[in-house]
Amino acid sequence: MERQILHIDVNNAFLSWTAIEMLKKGSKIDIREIPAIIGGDESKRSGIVLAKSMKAKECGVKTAETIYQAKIKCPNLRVFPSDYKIYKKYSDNLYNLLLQYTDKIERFSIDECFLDMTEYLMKDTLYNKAKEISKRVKEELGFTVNIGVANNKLLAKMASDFTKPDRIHTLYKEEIPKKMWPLPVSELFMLGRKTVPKLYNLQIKTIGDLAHTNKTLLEKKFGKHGIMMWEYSNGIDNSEVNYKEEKPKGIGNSITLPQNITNIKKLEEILLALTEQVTYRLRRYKMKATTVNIQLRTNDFKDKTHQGKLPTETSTTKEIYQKAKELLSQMYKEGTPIRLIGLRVDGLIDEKESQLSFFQNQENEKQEKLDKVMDELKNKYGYNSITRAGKMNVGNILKLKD
DNA sequence: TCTGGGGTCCTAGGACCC
DNA sequence: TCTGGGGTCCTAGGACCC
Repeated sequence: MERQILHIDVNNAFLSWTAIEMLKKGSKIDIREIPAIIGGDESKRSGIVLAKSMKAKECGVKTAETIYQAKIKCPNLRVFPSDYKIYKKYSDNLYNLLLQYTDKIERFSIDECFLDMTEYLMKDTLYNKAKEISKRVKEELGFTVNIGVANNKLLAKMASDFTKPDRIHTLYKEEIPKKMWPLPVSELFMLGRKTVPKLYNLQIKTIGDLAHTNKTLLEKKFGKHGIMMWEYSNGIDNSEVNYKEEKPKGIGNSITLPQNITNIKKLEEILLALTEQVTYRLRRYKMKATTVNIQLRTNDFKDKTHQGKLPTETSTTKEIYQKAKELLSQMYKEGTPIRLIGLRVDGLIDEKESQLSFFQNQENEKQEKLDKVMDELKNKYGYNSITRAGKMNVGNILKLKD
């Protein structure tokens, strides 16, 4: 039986949600109606565009470009900071509304969902359901969405991207040649800035060109990725709507430093703050890590990563920080200007599945208890109330100017 | 480029074992 | 041993997504 899939995509999510929040607080202007963006902080060297209003888009402002460039295109551009907490709240509101239609919802990102409506609907009523959802979101939550209607996830996602905002598009199999094939190949999901120029060199310019290219040739040139792009261009995608809550496979934090850092002692202080944050999240998931990974970005935007296995799986700040420091000292040459430092833990396993609990030594147990006490204080009084890194917690690093 | 931060997945090459 | 080939595990780097 053919599946019935919806893809819901919030229009200019960060900007719309910020606009609603501002209006609620008594703002006289709706930033959706003026040239505006949600952006990082240029003074902290993170000045990029995260979301833009339609008016800003009309000026040629693009997501992920620098605020500096956006302002050149659009001199009266207003810039507003992002607030993840607000976005999470609106994302949850949307999710809860959608739950009234099906519980087979995959939260693909903070502002995108896939819905598997197969058991509930026949094709001819799916479009009407999309209309109802769109109307209710607008009336009850105050923002607009694009909805893609199709028989698999890839086509639903492509459809929701067609024309914006506040639109519903279908993309059924018979509509592929007319609606999808004329589009530039760069519009296809999973084709990014590195692959598109290579396809152009092969005279593949539209999604239709790609669909009519020999699959074996693409496999030879691009491996697995080649097969995938051929299938996508032909509208083939058998992946399921993954509606079960998934545990993360890795957890990381990284930070672009307000100024370059050139000595290992300073880097270690920041590494401790990052470790506290990462392991706090790890413990909240009730998971342990087997691998630690350090990322350094130099002045010239070259990234280096270094990873290593932990002696045993763990979630303690101390053990992970120890490993992190060890990796850092192996990869860092004193004096090299560092722009960004990041820490990730990988190879995560459930606490429950950890084989360690029976054989744990006393030192381990002591560390786990210490972390637990700290976590409880953070839960109660806020994350920044207590950190071993002292003033060097990640929130404050951004404020530090020395 | 005045160029974020959070992820996932894939690939190539080296080490090691049989 | 001036040495083959396959499997598995690990690491570094890269591509892509929002």
